[in-house]
This record gives sequence, C-alpha cells and structure tokens, in this order.
Amino acid sequence: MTVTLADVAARAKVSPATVSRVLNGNYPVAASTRARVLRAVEELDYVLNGPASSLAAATSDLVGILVNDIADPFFGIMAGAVQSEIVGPGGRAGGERLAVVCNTGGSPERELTYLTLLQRQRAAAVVLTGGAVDSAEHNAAMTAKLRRLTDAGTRVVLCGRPPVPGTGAVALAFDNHGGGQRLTEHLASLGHRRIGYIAGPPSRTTTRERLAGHRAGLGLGEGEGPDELVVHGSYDRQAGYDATIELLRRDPGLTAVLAANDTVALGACAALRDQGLRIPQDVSVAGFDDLPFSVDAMPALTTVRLPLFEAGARAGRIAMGREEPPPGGIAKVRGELMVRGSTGAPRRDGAASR
Amino acid sequence: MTVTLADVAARAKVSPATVSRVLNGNYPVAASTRARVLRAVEELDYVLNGPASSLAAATSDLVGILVNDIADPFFGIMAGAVQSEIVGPGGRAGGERLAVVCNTGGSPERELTYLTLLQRQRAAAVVLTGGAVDSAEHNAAMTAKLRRLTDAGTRVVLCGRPPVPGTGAVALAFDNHGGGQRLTEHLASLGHRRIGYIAGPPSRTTTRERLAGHRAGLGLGEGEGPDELVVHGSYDRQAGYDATIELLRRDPGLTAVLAANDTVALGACAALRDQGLRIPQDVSVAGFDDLPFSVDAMPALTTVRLPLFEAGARAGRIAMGREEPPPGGIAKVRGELMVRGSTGAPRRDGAASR
DNA sequence: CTGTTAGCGCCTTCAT
DNA sequence: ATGAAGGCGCTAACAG
Repeated sequence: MTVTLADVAARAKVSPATVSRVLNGNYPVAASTRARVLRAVEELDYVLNGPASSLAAATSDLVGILVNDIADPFFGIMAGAVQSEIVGPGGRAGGERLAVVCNTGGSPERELTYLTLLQRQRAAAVVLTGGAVDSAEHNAAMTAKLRRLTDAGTRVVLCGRPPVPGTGAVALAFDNHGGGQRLTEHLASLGHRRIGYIAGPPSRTTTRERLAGHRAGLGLGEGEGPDELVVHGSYDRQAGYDATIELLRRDPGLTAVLAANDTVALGACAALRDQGLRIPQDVSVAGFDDLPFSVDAMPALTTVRLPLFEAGARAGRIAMGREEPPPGGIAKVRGELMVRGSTGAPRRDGAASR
Repeated sequence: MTVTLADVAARAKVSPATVSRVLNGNYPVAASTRARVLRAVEELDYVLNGPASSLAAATSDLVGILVNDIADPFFGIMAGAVQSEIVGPGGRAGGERLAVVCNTGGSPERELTYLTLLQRQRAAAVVLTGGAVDSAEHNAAMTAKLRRLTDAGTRVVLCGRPPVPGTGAVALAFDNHGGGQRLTEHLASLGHRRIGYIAGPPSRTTTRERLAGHRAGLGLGEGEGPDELVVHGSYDRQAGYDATIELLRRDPGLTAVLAANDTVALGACAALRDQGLRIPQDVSVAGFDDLPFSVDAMPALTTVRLPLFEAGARAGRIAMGREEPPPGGIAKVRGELMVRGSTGAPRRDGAASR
C-alpha cells in the first residue's frame, strides 16, 4: 500500500541502506547512485516515515515550545522567533525540524503533562517561555522533570523565566525586577506619589519580580509597607479594567496606574476613560513588554521593551546547539524603558475628579 | 539504559502486551493487573516511546496547524482554539494530542514543505489557517499534496481559507467578500465617495476577496473602474502607514481609508495623525478581523468581526472527527460589521487639509 | 482477561 | 562506495 524505503531501493536497484544514506546525506554516496535514488523517490512519490526513522535512530526532529497563551503576542513573538532558528542545516526543505507549540494556559499540570508528551516524542529540544508558577510543589516536579529531559539528551532552554537549578537547563531570564523598578522611578521622578499597581496572578514569577521591582522603586523593602494600592488579576484586558475600578475605589486620588503588562494597561486605560479621566492629565498609565500595539494606543503607552524576538531567537539557537550557552547557563535579559505619551506629571491638585 | 516497556512488564510480572493494553486503555484489563502495571511504571519512571508506538500502530498523535505568522494574534487565536479542541478522549493527561504549529511566513514553498514534514510524521490531522497564495502553480501543488494527505487518512481542515476542490479537505471559509462589501456600504451610507483601499499582498485569496467585496460595495463589476485608490502592501502596520501616505498623495481629498486588516488600519491611523488629520473628522478609517486591540484604539476601530476562536475550535473538532463536517465539506463563516468611533460622516468641504 | 508471535520501516554496524 | 543483517520499542492479531 504505502511506499517504503525498500520500494525505492528496488526501483533504484540499490540496497535500502544506500537509499537511507542518500536521504540522510550523512554519508558518502556516488553522485550517479544518488541521482538514481532521488529519481526513484520522485517517481514513487516517496515520503520518509518519521516515526520509523526516529525509532531506529533514537532521535527526533521535534522541538517543543511551551507557552502560556499562544493567542497572546507576547508568546507568539517568542514562539515564532524560536521557530525561525530551528531549521535544519542548510535550510533545505525536508532537513527541517518541526516546532511543537504547547499551550499550557498557565496551568502547572498541563505544563508537566506537555513535558511528558515531549519526552515521549523524544524531542530534540524544549524551550519553555514566559513566567513560571512559583510553588514549592511545582518547582520540585519541574526540577525532576527537567532533569530527566536533560539527562535523556534533550536540550532545555528557559526563555523569559528564571533558572531551575540542578537541571542542566539554560536560562535566559528577563530582568522583570529592574524594569518594574525603572518604571516606578520614572513615575516618581515625574512627581507621582499615589501609584496604583495592577499585578498579575500572585503565584507567577513574572508577577512577583515586577511587583518587587515596583516596591523597590518605591523605596520599600521586602514585605514592607502597605499593599492597599496593589490589586492582583490575570494577564488580560478585563483584569486591567476591573482592577482599575477597584484601585480608584480604594484611592480616588490616584495619579498613576502601573500595569502588569501592556494588555492589562489597555484595560486600565479603557476603565479610566469610562470614568471620565484623561490620560495622562488625570492619571498616568504604564505597561510592560512593549507589544506591537502599544505604540498605537492613544496616547502611546509608556512601557518597558523586552527583546522578545531576540531572546526567542537566541533560545532557539542555544536549543539547537548553534550558539554557546551563556556562562553558568544563565543570562539576564534587560528591558528598555520606553517613555511615551501615557505618562506625565500629576495634576497639581492631587485629586482626580470623578 | 533507557527503560522500556519490557522492563515494566518484567517488574509487574506480566507480558509486554498487557502493559501496552494498560497504557493505551483500549482493552479490558483486570483491575489488579492494571494497578500492578501502573505501579511498575511509577517505580521505573517509565515514559512510552512515541516513535515506536507510532510506528507499530501506524498512527500518531500529532496534529499539524499551519499559520502564516504565529506572532499575529489573528493566527494565534485560531491556533489556540484548534489546540483547545484536540485533547484526547477524557482529557486525561497523556491521552493528549500534540499540536505542531508551523510558521509558513506566507511562503508557498514553506507551506508545501511543512505539509511534507507533517506527512512524514504521519500526522493525525492538519489544519491550515488563513488565506492561501492563489496561483495556478501553487494550487496544483496544494491539490496534489492535500489529496495525498487525505488519501493517507490524515484529516485536513481549511480554516479561513477557500476550499481546494478534489482533495477531501473540509473548508471553513471566511466571508471576506461580504465583509468588505458591508464595510464599503457602511462608508458609502455615511456619505463617503472618495475611499482609499489598502489591500494586502496581491496574490492572496484573502486580499482578493476583501478587495472584490469593496469594489462590489462601490457598485463596480469585476475588473471594472479605476484602481487609483487601491494600494497593495503586506499585512503589517508599516504597510498601512506607507500606503496611507501614498493614498494621500494620490488624492488629498480622500475622506476614508479602508484597510486590509486591523493591524494595517493602525498603521493607517498613525500616518493620518502624523499628517495632522483627525479620525474620523477628517478621514474615517476601518479595519478587518476585530482583533482584541482594535477596540482599544482611539477612536475605537470600525471593523468586521471574524469569529476566529469559534472557527478554529470548530476546525479542531472536525479535524478530530468529533463534529460532522458541514454539508458538501464547505461552510462559509460570516463576519459581523462593528461600527465604532473611527468612522463618521465626511467633512462637508470634501477636502482634507494638510 | 492475558501471553505469544510477528512485524511496523528504518538506521547502522559490519563486511565486502 | 555499497550490501547484508540485526534490532530500535511497541502494537496487533491470534491463541489460550
């Protein structure tokens, strides 16, 4: 029924071994033989059986990419960048590796499940993007799982998430703390004192680091000072909207709102407008990430630009062994403060009118 | 070295076949035996070898998703929706299917290459999203390739792209023509007569259909009437910016700009603003797709909402055989006109001041 | 319900 | 540079 390598061999009047060598190109084959084989492949419309060759060779050309939400450009950009770097040697058609993008939805269980599935596929490499859930239990499970993967020869790269010690996984961590701090210092230098903070889900490393940076920018130490101007929510627009209403309720005199990311910031902007407040005259707003749409918001969003594409591309190259991992297997990726129209000096009277 | 099914069998004192049956759950096994096997799996930390089982069973749990650009939410939303529907029966961990997301970058060659790669992996199903390149050559190649896939038992679903006759592929096509037409009629009813159109790449079906709808809305027949107010570009923000400048050059008296999609529309808005033109007082702008950020533009973008998530989810279900394909294997997915702040009546004087 | 027996299609030493 | 042969790890009939 389905044409196999043996069929090709028969038609080309060579042994299966020779066909295999031609197809994999990892071995010297006479030009004339190669041509004959290739022609037979054409004529028979032969397509290699991936599972069979993976089984025999004990390797696979699958590369896993874990993301929290593929519909979010934050992850889409990184996933696309990783993918652009995992093409096979020569970039030839057929020599390529396939990216398996796994949508975890931010769930630790699904994250682990997908890693098992990738392990089952004997993935050549795995790239985990974005923040991690930071609980002792999940950390332990992840450590075990990642170690097993690296032990089995799968290269593991963390892109935009903190290192997992003792696993052999390379980490390109975003400087969320520094970014959060710079953002807050920017607002403070403008004269803001009552700054609301819309944080992401409490358990995520990204949330914690950005919030810690914010608090550091405020001059607060660990666990010090009041939290009444911090509201947690998910990383979406609606959460930004709701949190802003809540912050305004807690302190109508707010002069600035710092959001967990740009998407949340857009929700915050919408809420402020619906409350009749002007940006930035009445309330300044800032986001994080600098996604493509952020510059098109009105006014354009002040934010911290994270080099998502570059980081993803680097992760992809490291995963493919085409670039040296950073010393110690850990690199910190800095963000750049982008000051735009959505932040300005606070109103003189200090109280936003509703 | 690596633990195999036989090792588990030995430890559980059963035959390999029994272990396989427990793991696949497709066969009656005594509860006590199952428990014993499961314990052995735990103790040995055994992970099934995917390639081996795919080879033996002649099936795989990989599902391909082809997208033009995974960083674009238009595709990200569909990909995420497909992925949410391809979980295995019971939704159990391990019973899942893996989504292989392939970024074609809009290149016909890469599209074909990825299909071959998926064919090689013996993918259970393939979903192709977004517009296709519409050339005789590529159509022929795609027809051949898709037929081969469906012949091999791979379910193929086209999501947001026109049918490919004679292939057994199910198509959920977006009503781009109708959307384009309604958008233009909306502008016309507002009193606009000089409408610029920023089209996507000329060869894509999406571009052609939307543009044809626009021309129909203008009351023009096929190939009839002047094209001086149509500019082609890629589907990105910069293209929208550049095209708008060009349109303004061609006709400074323009009162409206229709963009190929929302992203392009944002670029158009930026260009208009940079030219000192107000939206919609001087020039109305409309997009297409209704991506999440469109409602946050200022003013909010008038556009055509495409049910991307719903369509992707349906495509996923059909691909998994969990939903009947539409009659004839073809369904048209309609868009909904969303009238928002970016469109309004044209200026009385009819000429935009620069 | 469980064990036995053959392959699935390819890669890879080992020869030649 | 090419051929021969064994096995990668698992599943799918068949028996029992």
